[in-house]
Amino acid sequence: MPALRAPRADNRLPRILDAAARLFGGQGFQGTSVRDIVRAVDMLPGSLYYHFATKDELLAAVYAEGVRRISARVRAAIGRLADPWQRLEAACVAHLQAILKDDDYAQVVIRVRPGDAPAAQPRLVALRDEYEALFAELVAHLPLPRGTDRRTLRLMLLGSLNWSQTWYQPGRHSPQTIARRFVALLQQPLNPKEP
Amino acid sequence: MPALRAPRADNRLPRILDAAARLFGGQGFQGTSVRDIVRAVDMLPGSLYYHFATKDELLAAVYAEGVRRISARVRAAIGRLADPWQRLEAACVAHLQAILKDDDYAQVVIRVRPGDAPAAQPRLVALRDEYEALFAELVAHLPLPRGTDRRTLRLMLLGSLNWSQTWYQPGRHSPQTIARRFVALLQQPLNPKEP
DNA sequence: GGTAAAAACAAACACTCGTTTGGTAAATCG
DNA sequence: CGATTTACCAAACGAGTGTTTGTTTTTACC
Repeated sequence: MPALRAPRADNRLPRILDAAARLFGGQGFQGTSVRDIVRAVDMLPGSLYYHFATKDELLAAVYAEGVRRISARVRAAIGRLADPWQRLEAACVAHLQAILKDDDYAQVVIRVRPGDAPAAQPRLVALRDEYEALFAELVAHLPLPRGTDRRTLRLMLLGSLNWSQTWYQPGRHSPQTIARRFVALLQQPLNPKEP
Repeated sequence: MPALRAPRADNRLPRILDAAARLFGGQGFQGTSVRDIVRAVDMLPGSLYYHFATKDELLAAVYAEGVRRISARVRAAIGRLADPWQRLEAACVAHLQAILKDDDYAQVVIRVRPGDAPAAQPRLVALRDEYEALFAELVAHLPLPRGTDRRTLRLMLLGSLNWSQTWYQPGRHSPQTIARRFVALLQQPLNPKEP
């Protein structure tokens, strides 16, 4: 059993992760080369493999950190709110803020398809499922008409939120506004037959 | 001005497009190499460049055909339906069936990000906008409460539909069922304060 | 302060990528 | 039939890919 020692202070691992998160989030996993990442932190390509065995493992690390961060944000946003709809709305706002502008790591979780890194795919899927369970619980506590399909409700809400990554433009409506409008559309009765 | 002649009967261009659509839709644009495509039609890599100047141009052709096909499907599904909500639902069902199972070309339109092919990006964006205008019109004709944000409604609906590509599994609920449930959730009043 | 571990460098490896070039068989059409 | 154009083959190009190996510098710890 080899002796263990604390990591060094000049460790560039955090910077590697930050650069990878920013690049993966911006250009995708397959659109980002190992050299793109190490160039951003002024390292040589081979040096990355002291920290990670493969590029897929690097993605797994970024992805896991992304889930950790976005989960923390959402939990903090929910805080001690009591009303189920208020809790859901707060969660959606936090989710959208994270994946649209505030957190590069969180962006990766939404942008990168697990299938892009076959070696890490099962882990990435498990991480995403773990995160979405948070929303499943929020939806589970909503007071809804009998027979409402809560699973479909969750998929619809998260789907519309996540897809906003493809059309969102920083100049226009804020993530907060967008999230609130989505939730409002769900609450409002749109059917003219029973207004 | 050079003489023009009809294409030859043994032209393999259609097969190239089919293979590209299937592969781009399944593994993404950056995840598919030119060699992957030509292998599927038993050609040599260089031969593809008789038909297309670049890989990006090939994507543009597939993408355009995808928009053409999915538009045709949706228009056919709407048919002569009169009721605005019925029209919207029929459009959503057709849209989802196309992008989830029935049409490889349509899958590409949803799966591939225009930014993946910088040289073709403006065209791809224009094509997608053109298609989404179809839904904008459907939403415009819905009888809704005053002040309802129709743009947000369209983005929410299309977003949840498109995102289903990431979690859809052929064995479970059909695209038709999923689409109908999404539309139903929008119509139903979920807010307990005014049931 | 000596030493072992940590964290990088330097240089390559084998391979794949999109693409180009020159030549050739075959189908079309007058 | 003959000329022209279509549609491809054959072979390579240069650049970029993820990764490995051996060596060196720097830090943490006793």
